[in-house]
Amino acid sequence: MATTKKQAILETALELFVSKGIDATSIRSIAEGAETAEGNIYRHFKSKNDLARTIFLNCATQFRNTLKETVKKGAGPEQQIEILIRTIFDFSFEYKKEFSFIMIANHREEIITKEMLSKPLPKDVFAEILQAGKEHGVFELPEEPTIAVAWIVGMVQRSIIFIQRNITSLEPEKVIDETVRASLRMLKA
Amino acid sequence: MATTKKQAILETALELFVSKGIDATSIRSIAEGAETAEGNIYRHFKSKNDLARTIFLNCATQFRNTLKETVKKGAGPEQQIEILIRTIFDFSFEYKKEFSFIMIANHREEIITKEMLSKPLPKDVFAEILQAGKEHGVFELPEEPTIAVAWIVGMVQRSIIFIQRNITSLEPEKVIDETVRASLRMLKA
DNA sequence: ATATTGTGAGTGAATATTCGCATTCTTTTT
DNA sequence: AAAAAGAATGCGAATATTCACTCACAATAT
Repeated sequence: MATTKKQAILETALELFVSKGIDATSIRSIAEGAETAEGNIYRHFKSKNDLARTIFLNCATQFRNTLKETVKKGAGPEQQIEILIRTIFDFSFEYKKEFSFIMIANHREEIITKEMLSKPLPKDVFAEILQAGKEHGVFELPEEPTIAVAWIVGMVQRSIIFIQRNITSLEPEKVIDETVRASLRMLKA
Repeated sequence: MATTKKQAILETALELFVSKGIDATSIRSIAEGAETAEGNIYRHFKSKNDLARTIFLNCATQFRNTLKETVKKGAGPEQQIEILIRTIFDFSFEYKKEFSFIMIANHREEIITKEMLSKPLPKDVFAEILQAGKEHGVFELPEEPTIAVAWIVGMVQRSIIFIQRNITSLEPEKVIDETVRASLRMLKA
């Protein structure tokens, strides 16, 4: 249960944004869910978009911190990539709503403003490891290895969608293992 | 230029849906763009969602046909996967709006109804080739190889986003070549 | 003569945001 | 400690706008 009304607003909005979609979620319905008045939402947030941006930043930061925490445990780039991939899957299962919201918001300019892109984001964690792996000669990558972030993130994200929509009949655990193996085959020199 | 009003409505709607977003696009603005009256849109389409579904089906069919056409030219599974990947990139450059709309609509249940999923979709083209490659022993894949479709499609889709948003500094041609190579490293036995 | 295509004012419902006021919490002054 | 002042938080009715969609009618094609 939320400790403050502001927290209740954030939680309800996240819940509704993910389940109904952002546009289809009215301020009124958020107020109802959070058991507060419409006006109170505007006490805490400039606008509906501002509310969405706040939620995105919360979710992205939480996700990035989770990645940064777990990656410390890895010995070399190879092991670290494995950990990162497993952590994305874990996060998407454990924090379903947060992960979904990041995915949804990513395609919306009103939410992902240009200044938002200058802040530290989850993908940066990947970029560092890949760069290090390339320099150590462990990974075989283009001169500019940013594109490998796209490969890994894309693979994992799509795999999660396939699990969520039951498009694959494989067990989630099996999907994770195979995705890790495939990723390393792809990266290794 | 559109030959009929119906065509003009479809073209304008696609244009606006992609540039402004589906929800932010009003029937009125579509009518204005197509130089027709609001009522006339409802003469041709049951509702706004029906219009969006029609557009999606047009785009997805066009995309699938393009894939099916080009894949014929490939000799074996390996070459065919290369062709498929290159064709996705090409299509996303040549038919920007159509490709974007497929990506946008994919996350919307009102548009992608359950019966829509039973129709032949672009991803099925991939599934066939991957299955064949596995049976010929060319590809090393899990028992149930559908997940490899997620890998390839995810990689390519994310790479396209990285190009569109200038996240990578590599030339598009270079990105395509590297993505093809990485994909084959990932799949090959 | 009939069917198709086109029109735009009109309808009712829903929307984000505002505003004046009420309640509760926090700090300062007696 | 009590009281007073001030700030933050909470409230919901009211506003003006926008929306998808309808309908009675007009133009055009068959």
